[in-house]
Amino acid sequence: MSHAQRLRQRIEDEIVSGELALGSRLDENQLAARFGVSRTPIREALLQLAATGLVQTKPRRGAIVSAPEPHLLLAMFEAMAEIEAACGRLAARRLVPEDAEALQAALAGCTAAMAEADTESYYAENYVFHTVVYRASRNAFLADQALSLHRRLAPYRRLQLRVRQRLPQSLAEHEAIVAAIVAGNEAGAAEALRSHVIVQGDRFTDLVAGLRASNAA
Amino acid sequence: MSHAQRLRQRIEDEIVSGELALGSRLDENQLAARFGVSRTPIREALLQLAATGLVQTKPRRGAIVSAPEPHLLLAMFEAMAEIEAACGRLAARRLVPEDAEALQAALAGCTAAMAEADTESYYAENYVFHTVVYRASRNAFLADQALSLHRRLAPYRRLQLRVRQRLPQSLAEHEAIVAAIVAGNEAGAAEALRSHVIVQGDRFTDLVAGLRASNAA
DNA sequence: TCAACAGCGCTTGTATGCAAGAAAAACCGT
DNA sequence: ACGGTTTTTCTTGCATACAAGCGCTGTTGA
Repeated sequence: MSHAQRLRQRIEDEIVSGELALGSRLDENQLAARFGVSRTPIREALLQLAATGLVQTKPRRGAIVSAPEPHLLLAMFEAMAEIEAACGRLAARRLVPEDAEALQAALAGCTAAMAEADTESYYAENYVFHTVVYRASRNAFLADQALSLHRRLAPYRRLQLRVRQRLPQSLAEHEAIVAAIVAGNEAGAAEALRSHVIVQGDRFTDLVAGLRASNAA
Repeated sequence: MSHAQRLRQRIEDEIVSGELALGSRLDENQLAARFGVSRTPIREALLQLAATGLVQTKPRRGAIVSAPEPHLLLAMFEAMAEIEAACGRLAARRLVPEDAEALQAALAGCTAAMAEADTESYYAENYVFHTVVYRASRNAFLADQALSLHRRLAPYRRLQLRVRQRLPQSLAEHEAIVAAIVAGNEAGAAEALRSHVIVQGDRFTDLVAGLRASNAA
């Protein structure tokens, strides 16, 4: 793989994991020096990230890590909810034993992390769980889109899980999702995933509050 | 706007409109000579198109216009159907008079093009119609995703409309979609759009047949 | 005659150099 | 002293130069 591709992954990981703060500036010279390459592959990496929406570029003013306005963020979560609902619907219709086992295993992972009250670990298991649902849709393109959007929203999801009592609720919702998919209940699976992902009411308030706190830091 | 951005749009348009055939090679030197710029902005444009999936790049082997396998193409249409269904659901829930008027106007445009049996014109009006539905979802992000995917599938949609008797059927489906949205029937609007967009049964056969014909040419 | 290998050429990938534009700092006038 | 303007500097955006793979072709051997 080329330098540019490696750098793209590396920078993407740093954004998703939160090492690079939202809104922070991505200086080409600085990144080039840090990774020991010239500006060219850095530029190529940043342009690709810009095309996927993870960073924003203003002409002649460089790139910053995307920090969408709350209303757009809400729209992104709504879109995520719809896409995950679609994955759930398809998964419920097409479930094969292999995917059923994967779902149960992912659910068990979440349960274990929850039992230890380990937020970081739950965060990781939650990621696995959703990935399994995407794959169970047996639609490679939709699964890809879902995963890409999931990663893009990862920094905010991390904020959300900090809210007290969100973990047990999240786990209960996961159980309902698996139950619906395994039962072949298309509408139920879609609705369970939609309401699991969507951000509204108290959760929206929590999210915005978390954003402000993280911006202030 | 920068050269690279202009070139990206230009090349994207040529792909979407079919001027650049599916699978054709995109030689950097050739494009640079054609547009009178150096390879640098061409590369940047191609990389951005690669990130959105419109072109594929193999390391050390340049870029070609994406020509997905039939099974992936089918998955893309399925994903498109789900996303459009989501737009329709949200539109039915949120419809404002302004969007209602836009929908009726777009429908009238389709009817007019249909009356003149002008495939090219219907193709254009069809694009407008779907765009209006996306916007009526009042979710800027989802609308963006939908539009981007729509453009990516444009070359294949063009093939589809060539099938005899597809135009009147398409128009009838548009009417049902508008009726459901205006009536505030969320489930109905979603289902109408899903079945309008999805490719299955005879339509899948037609699509694959069209692909083969266009590849042979 | 066919297959395999080596050399060559062409293309991509990266580095560097240069110009234009925007932010920041300094200077001048009031 | 403060506001506006100018200049300076720093960054991006493009061009050019260079290096490194991969494919192709020509040749050679069986």
